[in-house]
Amino acid sequence: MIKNVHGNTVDHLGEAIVAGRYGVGASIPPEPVLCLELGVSRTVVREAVKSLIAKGLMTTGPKVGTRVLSEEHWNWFDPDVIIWQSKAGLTPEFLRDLQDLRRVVEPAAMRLTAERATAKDIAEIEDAYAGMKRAVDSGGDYVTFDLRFHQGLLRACGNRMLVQMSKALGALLRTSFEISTRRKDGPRSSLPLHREVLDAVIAHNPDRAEKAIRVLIDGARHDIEEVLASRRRLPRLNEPARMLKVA
Amino acid sequence: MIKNVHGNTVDHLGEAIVAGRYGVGASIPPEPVLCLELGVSRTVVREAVKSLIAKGLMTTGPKVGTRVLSEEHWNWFDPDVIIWQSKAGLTPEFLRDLQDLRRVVEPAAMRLTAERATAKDIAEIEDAYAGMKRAVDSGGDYVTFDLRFHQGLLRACGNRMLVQMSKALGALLRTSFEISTRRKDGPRSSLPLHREVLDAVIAHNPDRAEKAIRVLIDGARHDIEEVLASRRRLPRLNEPARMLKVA
DNA sequence: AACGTATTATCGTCATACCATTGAGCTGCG
DNA sequence: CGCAGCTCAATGGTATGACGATAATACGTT
Repeated sequence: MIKNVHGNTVDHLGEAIVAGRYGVGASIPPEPVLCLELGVSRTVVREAVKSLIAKGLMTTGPKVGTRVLSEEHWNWFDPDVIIWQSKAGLTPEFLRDLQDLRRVVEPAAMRLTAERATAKDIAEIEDAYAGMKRAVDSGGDYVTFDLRFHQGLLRACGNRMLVQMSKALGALLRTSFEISTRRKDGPRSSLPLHREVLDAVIAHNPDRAEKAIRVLIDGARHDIEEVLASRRRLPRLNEPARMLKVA
Repeated sequence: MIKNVHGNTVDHLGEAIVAGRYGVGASIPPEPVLCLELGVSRTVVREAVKSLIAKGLMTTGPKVGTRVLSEEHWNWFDPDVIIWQSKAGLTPEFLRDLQDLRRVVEPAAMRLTAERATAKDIAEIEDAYAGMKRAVDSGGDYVTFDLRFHQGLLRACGNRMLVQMSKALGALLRTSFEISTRRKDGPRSSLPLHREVLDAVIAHNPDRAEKAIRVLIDGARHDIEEVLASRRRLPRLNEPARMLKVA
């Protein structure tokens, strides 16, 4: 669990900030106080704060202290920020934003993927698909392969920015898949829909790929809205995949 | 020019990395060496590196040194990363990526903006439009107002992630506008196209807004491709607007 | 030649001291 | 009484030195 002091400190502060423990515009305790609270040296606190500044979460200044910036300043595509938000609780607004984003990005990305996907890309996606099929047939972790399937598709679009987004979308996709998977036979019924997307990509047919992904997204949206309607706040992700955390 | 040691160091290293001075996967000089080269203390070097790590540019480890990560790990939506890339030289690939992104994001965002824009949002955009008109009529900085116009539209979509993207798109938009503006009467002829977008938003008509923005984007794409075809590499932005740099 | 151990380069953490900036409060003059 | 200007102090910014932790490398043993 414990990895290193710096990482833990950044996570601790990042989670606290994203969870709103300090409130936007508020100052967090001065460095010496934080040192005592967290039991680390000032060096660590300062370097952690620098990391958070780099992610757009705060600003500092002599005398003014270290203040939390408003949410519009955060780097919402930073994987860490996404994870912190996921752990803080997936608010309806956050899910709505991500859902919007997914509807904007995935269809367009599928067009690019259909045009540009290489044999290697397709092989990876096929692999993920095989995992999903296996999970349906003989049991297994469907969600993980589902995630891999979609992120593989996004990575294959060949656009660095869209790829970056696929990382950010990871948290939503996982949640989304977990919700959809609860439905009886959800995985089994959505399998052919996934196949259709992949086939369209293999056929290098952008229109077909876009259409196919839209079917999937709309299905997921429906599932999510159903859950959102039933409770005001989703449970935390128990152990969100720490994607891309440097090994 | 000189602001603070930390900021300068981050910029210095960030620019060098993005410009490829070290090469991906390569180690940058050890901390003591960097201290001498940059004439700063180890504290500053370490905090700068931590900032760059937070932006996904590098990893560190005892004995392994500080290594530059591959571009796919970079936080491409970080305003600083975008700025560094702009200063390093706008490569065709970078422009293509951003252009793709623009085509993906702006039309969809315009739909949302048309649905959700508040009176305040619209007032800001009107203000920017007035600036553009003034620039055309009696001379002035057209590009700045053009940028403000588009970013105002993106901000108004009410989605934090898309808003974040508007910051990242800033560099491309500015370049794009500067290129388009070179065309004789470019500004004058595109003014009504901008008006159409704004009117569609005011009318809360998503379809019309999307259509109108597509006309603008396609025009810009044509201009950029023309320039890209004529030279292999665009000149650096002389003094890229340091957007959002904390005051 | 293969494996395990020792070495060592390099980052990670801690502690301390002093500098720089800026907001707030004080002082004194109008 | 009110405002201008000054002083002061709180807080982050920078510098330095020391030691710990880790992992690649080299070496020695089997």
